[in-house]
Amino acid sequence: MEFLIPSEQFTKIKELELMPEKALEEEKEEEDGVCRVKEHSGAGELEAQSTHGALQAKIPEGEQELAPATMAESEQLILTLQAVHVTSGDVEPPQQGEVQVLLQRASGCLQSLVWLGEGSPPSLHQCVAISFQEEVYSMQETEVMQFHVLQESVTVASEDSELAVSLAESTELIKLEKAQKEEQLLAEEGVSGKREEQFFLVEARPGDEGSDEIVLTISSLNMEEDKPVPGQAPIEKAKTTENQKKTKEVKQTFRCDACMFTSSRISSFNRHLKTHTGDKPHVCHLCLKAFRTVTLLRNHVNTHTGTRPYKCGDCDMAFVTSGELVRHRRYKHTHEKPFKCSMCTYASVEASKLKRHIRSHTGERPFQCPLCSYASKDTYKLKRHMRTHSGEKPYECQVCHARFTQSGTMKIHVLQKHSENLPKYECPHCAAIIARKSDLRVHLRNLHAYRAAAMECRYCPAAFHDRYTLVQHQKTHKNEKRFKCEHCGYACRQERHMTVHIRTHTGEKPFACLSCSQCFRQKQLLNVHVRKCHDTNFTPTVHECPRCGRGFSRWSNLQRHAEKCGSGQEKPSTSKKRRRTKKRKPAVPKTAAKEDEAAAEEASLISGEQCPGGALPMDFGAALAESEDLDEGMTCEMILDLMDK
DNA sequence: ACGCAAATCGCCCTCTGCTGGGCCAAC
DNA sequence: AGTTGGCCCAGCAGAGGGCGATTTGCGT
Repeated sequence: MEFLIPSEQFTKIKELELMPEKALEEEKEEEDGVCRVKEHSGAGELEAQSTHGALQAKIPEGEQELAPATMAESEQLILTLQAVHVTSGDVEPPQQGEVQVLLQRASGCLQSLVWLGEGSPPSLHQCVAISFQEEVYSMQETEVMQFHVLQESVTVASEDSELAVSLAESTELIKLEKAQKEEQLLAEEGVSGKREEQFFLVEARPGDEGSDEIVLTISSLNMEEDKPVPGQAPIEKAKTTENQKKTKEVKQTFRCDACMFTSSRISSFNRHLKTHTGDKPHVCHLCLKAFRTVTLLRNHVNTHTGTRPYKCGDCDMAFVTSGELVRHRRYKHTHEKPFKCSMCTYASVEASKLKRHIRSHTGERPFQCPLCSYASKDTYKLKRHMRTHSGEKPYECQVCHARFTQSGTMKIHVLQKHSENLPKYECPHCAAIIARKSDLRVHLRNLHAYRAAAMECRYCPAAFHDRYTLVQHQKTHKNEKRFKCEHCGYACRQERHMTVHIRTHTGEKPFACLSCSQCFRQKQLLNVHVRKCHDTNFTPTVHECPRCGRGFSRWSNLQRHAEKCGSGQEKPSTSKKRRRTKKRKPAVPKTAAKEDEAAAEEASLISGEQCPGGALPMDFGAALAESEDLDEGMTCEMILDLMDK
């Protein structure tokens, strides 16, 4: 199918691997080096490697992307592009340095490919024509592909142009740069095809109206076999452009009907067929397990006998096959990692590991949980995940028999619960000791992480960008007498204390006695007054000097007397002579405690601690004068003592 | 067809990090 | 007594290492 759109220049895109949604038969044909797209069976994914070894992309089923591609504006210019996955719903205008391609399909066939690229280089045309093999893509109705222009002005090697000779005279084919590291390329592509590379071929030819037309063809190019292999019959011929020469070569391919396997050798093909028939004539005499080949049986028997002919020279390990030894040595000794990720610094010993790693870039999750929406990137994670549905807990602690879904969880459990040498993690900022590294991380995040919005101290205007410093700062306010009287040197911790204190300056006396209309600044003073003057049951406590027998109404007076008398009287915890006119409430945990606290706080208001000089303010009030026990010279302790009565 | 080596598949493992519930002490 | 926040803990997923077993390409 071709859509020819006039263009001044031609464009070519290298297509490294395509994975159609449906299994396609491999139909390789050669026509002047142009082959049909090779289709690979597998997990329905496409992973590709740019020719410059710098890019790769994948094409999941149903949302194909063009692989990192190379586009040439002319013979002397190749633009190296990176495919960017977009869905039809989130197409955005291309940015500078991006080229956007719209692919449309109708009736399963690719209908058009259009550059939408506003950000494309000025010399690029807005539209190109394309010729795809219809069965190559299983596309969405409309797909947009975006490419980052990563490289341009790459001069095409002169010898590459020879490849275009066999095309139509007006057709120009530019061979893309060969893969820099074929092994890596193959690993990332997941293909094993030797030198066969697949391209978007671009052909330019005179259009009907004098301007050039360009045609893109997804094709495979066999770089080794410039000449056809004699004696092989063609299976199918390439259909690239009608202007191409129809030089068809003969090449026989044996195709498996049961799977996608093909082989050019009958022997390989026959051997492959045995994988489907289940024909396993070679039986292990030790375990009766059957194998297809003698080699497989021999390797198997070696596992019984312990015969491992390939011994590692650097350790005690030995292996059945040489390949295993090579791999082992790479893992353990040489650390050679030939499979390198082109997107990051990751490198691996095995191609399959690189393939798995690439999924962390692409986000591909081929393994779908049948019971929930979870999908994993490899089979083991899915299997592990399935335990969350089955409830299986295969790992048991040998000490307490607790069971766990993962071995690592059990290991941590044993370490934390049954080990004496617990690892501890110390916070570098506050010396906190935390058992788990992950919890230390949480600690650091919660307490020591910098926060852009400064947090204000609740007591002062100070602000801090981390919670730890804030909390430490706020603790400094804990015993601080933050409330300072502006009329004298008095200071206190609570605002309500200051309120009462201020009355000593204003003369305000809001507490009036209902019996005699006498007013007081503090409720406690009113209570003392009421008990003393209006309560008929009131009996004052008498503190008696044990030496001379003299009685005192206040404990402090007795103390003062005792210093002179020399008795050294200690304050009794509960004076037997003390008589309470009112029993205290039992110590109810909350309310009583709070009332006591309130009383204590009010009392503390006039305690020596808060009253400068340890004495009450001079104008303590006439109420004191009215009382036999109260006077303006009373110390705080005296009043406390009085209140206790 | 055989045999070797490379490629590939598959499984299991460890390490790591995040999350949420329970517990507890401070507020 | 209720709230808040830190710590402990198990659950769970991401990423990667390692190796056994099988399949495939290809020389003989």
